[in-house]
Amino acid sequence: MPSKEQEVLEDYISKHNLKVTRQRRCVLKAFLDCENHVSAEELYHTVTETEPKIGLATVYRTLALLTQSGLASEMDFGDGQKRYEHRYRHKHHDHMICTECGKIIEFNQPSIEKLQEEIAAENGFTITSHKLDLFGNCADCK
Amino acid sequence: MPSKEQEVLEDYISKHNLKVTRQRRCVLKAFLDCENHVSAEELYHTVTETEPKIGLATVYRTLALLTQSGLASEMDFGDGQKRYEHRYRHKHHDHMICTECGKIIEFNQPSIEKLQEEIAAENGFTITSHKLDLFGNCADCK
DNA sequence: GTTGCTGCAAAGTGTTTGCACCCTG
DNA sequence: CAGGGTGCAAACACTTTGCAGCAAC
Repeated sequence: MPSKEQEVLEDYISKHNLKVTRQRRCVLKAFLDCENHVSAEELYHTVTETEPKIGLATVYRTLALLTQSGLASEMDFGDGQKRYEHRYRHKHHDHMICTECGKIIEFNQPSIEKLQEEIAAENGFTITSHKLDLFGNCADCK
Repeated sequence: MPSKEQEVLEDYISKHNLKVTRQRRCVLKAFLDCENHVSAEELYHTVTETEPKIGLATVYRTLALLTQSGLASEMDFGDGQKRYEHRYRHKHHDHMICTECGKIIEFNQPSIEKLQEEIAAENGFTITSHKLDLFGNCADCK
């Protein structure tokens, strides 16, 4: 039984005259199994376990495809590489990033989002997306 | 008469057994004259006007020095290059970035910061810095 | 005159692209 | 069997580093 995500991807693929390949299935599967906020390199290493001949370029290309089809979002935590987040059944949230151990805590605070809208409106600005990252130390790294 | 920033830099330099050079003075001056959120490349072009032989590497090295001495902060707006912001007499603020024309509106909303602290505390997290970017369209780009 | 600084070019990092061959539809 | 996909290597953009000569203290 295909996962909901697999359906979403294959829908997108057929709507755009693209093709379902073994590699794309593998990358999707690995992406879904991976913890959130994978980098391309990390995902590449996971994928090579089941698909040893795959190229890093294919992983990048497939991640772009996942992003376009709405399954992934690109994140940038300022560590020099893009990270990819599960998007499909993952509501929007913000991040606390522990600069000691790298742990990422996700949170959601509707009152903050409301204030953002207010201040944007005061400036005649229309928000299409936003990004709030808190850097510091988690409970284990004090 | 040296600017306050020049004093800060030269203090830092003498405290660390470093040296004041013509190039460092030039980069600092250009940085202070530049609009906020310069990239290294942009600053390099400005500096070459008064210091044609300077190397890009020196600009990078000096920007690192400005960052360490507290005069600049590194920013990343996800456009693939670091940008540097005046820090010394520039209070903390967040950004609205127009994805159409690139305009950056700075804002400050203390109630948002207060909510951030609350939610961090609930998670046992201590904030050392944060970053809030709103992406969308400014009043001119609707 | 010692030690740090500079300019240059080369190396690094993460990501993208060109191309000949391969595989899906 | 046509057209997109793949792996590989080369190209990229931005940044950092190694080194021989230079300049500040």
